[in-house]
Amino acid sequence: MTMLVLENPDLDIVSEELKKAIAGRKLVILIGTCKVDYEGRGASRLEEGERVIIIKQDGAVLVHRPEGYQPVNWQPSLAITEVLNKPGMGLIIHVVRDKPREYLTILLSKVNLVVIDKLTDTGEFTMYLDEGTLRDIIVENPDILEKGLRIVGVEKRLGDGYVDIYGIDVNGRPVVIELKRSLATKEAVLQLYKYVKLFEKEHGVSPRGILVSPSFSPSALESLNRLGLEYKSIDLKELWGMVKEKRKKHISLERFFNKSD
Amino acid sequence: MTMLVLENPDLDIVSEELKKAIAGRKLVILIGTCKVDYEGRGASRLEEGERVIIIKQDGAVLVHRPEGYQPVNWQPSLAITEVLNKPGMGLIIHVVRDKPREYLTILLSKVNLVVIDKLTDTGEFTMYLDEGTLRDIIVENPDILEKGLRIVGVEKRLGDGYVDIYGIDVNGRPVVIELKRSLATKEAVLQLYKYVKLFEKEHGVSPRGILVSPSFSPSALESLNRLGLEYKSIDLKELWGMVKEKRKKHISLERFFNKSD
DNA sequence: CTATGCATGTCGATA
DNA sequence: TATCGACGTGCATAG
Repeated sequence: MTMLVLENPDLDIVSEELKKAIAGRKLVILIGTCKVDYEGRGASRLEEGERVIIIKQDGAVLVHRPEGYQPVNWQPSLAITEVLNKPGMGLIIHVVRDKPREYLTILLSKVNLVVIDKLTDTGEFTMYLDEGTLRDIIVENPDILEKGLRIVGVEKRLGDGYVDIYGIDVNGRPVVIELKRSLATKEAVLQLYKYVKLFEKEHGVSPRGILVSPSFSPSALESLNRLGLEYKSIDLKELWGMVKEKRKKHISLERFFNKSD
Repeated sequence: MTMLVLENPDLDIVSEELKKAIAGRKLVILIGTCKVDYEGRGASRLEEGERVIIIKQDGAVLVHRPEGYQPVNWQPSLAITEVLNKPGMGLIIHVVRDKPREYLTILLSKVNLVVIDKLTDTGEFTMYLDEGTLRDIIVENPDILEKGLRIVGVEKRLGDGYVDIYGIDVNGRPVVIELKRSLATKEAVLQLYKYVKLFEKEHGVSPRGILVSPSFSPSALESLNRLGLEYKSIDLKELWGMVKEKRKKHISLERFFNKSD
């Protein structure tokens, strides 16, 4: 066990340990009183208060206030951190990032706690109900959308984008489908419309356009109507049940469709 | 000093302290080995590994892996947390959120460290270079964009959106201005184009359209050219200097313009 | 309360 | 490397 825990340490000791920790790519958690300045794409100033500062093993830096989901200041993984001890002033943690050039400066006047540790985390992370899974389910069960629909392809390039799904309906007419995992807005309708028009231009046939989502904003419904497009509401919970079924059977047609056409 | 720090504590002690901490709206930091399940708008599974778990004073919960800027799982401030100790299985932290209904379940098999503390953070946070500030500066100094430009209004409703700024140029021709604080892409151009067309339809006069941003993607420049729109590059650093000037003088014309027209 | 657009958005995939 | 679109986006504000 290599974990180091220091309560109310002197700033010069913190300084020394921080330098070692950063060099050794360890995880650092600090609780202390600080001011924070940021300048880059934006610019901000945070006046003195007690916060939690985390320096991650890949160099990401987070400054968290005692409330709220989001960090008040941060720098992502590519950042380079430097520690300076200014006697009398406090401890400065300077984080620099290239592209875009950004600076984060944390001035610690008091440190209540330092934790330095090396964490091992190889556990796999899986998102189940992302757009990909949703697409799989529909591809495997096109009847969810409408009876007799035959899926022809997924993620097909059209113009400068990709159509989520396209197929042919029971009357032989092409169908272009746009998927939204969450609320479909006007933007999604325009996306679909773009593909419908592009399809028309490329193939000389006007396809049906269907927007598929669990919910639709009023402006989306209005746009759909005005542009002569269709929509289909789906229930994610219900589909999630299907995922579990499919996962048991270890069936996935996604790759098959991606490769066969 | 009320900070509690426990290294390698028994899970039943952690359980007890967590319950007290949550009831007392304290900040909790845990380092330990856990699995995490999430179900709500999406659904995810995170297999076992060492992570940092933070429960904030307002109930926000973050699960951080040792790398990366973002939490791997989380629940925002409105969440309600419950702690269960299942002897033999581990410690379960169950976080529930309403609207949307979401569940986060953390199963801790080992805890290396618990920190419980009450933080005081009243320091003010100020963002300087957000879009609002940028707009203020341009409204107060329209010559930045071009000589003789007169600002007529900001955030004016047009169709179903808002034009950032509009004004009248030295020749009396209306000007519609779209602001981007960072890289302007094709999307920004389309936004501007939409407003130009809407203005034309509403007022029967074709306005100039200017996209203002510190930088432009090639596709944005191409679109601007194709659609007959203009652009103006600005230097955020330089404007930031102006903000500092203005802040000293406590001048803000934004409200004046918003209210006077 | 819902809809809309911004964000230091971040992140990943693709050309 | 730049561009594009998704995200459990979060978040503030206008209606």
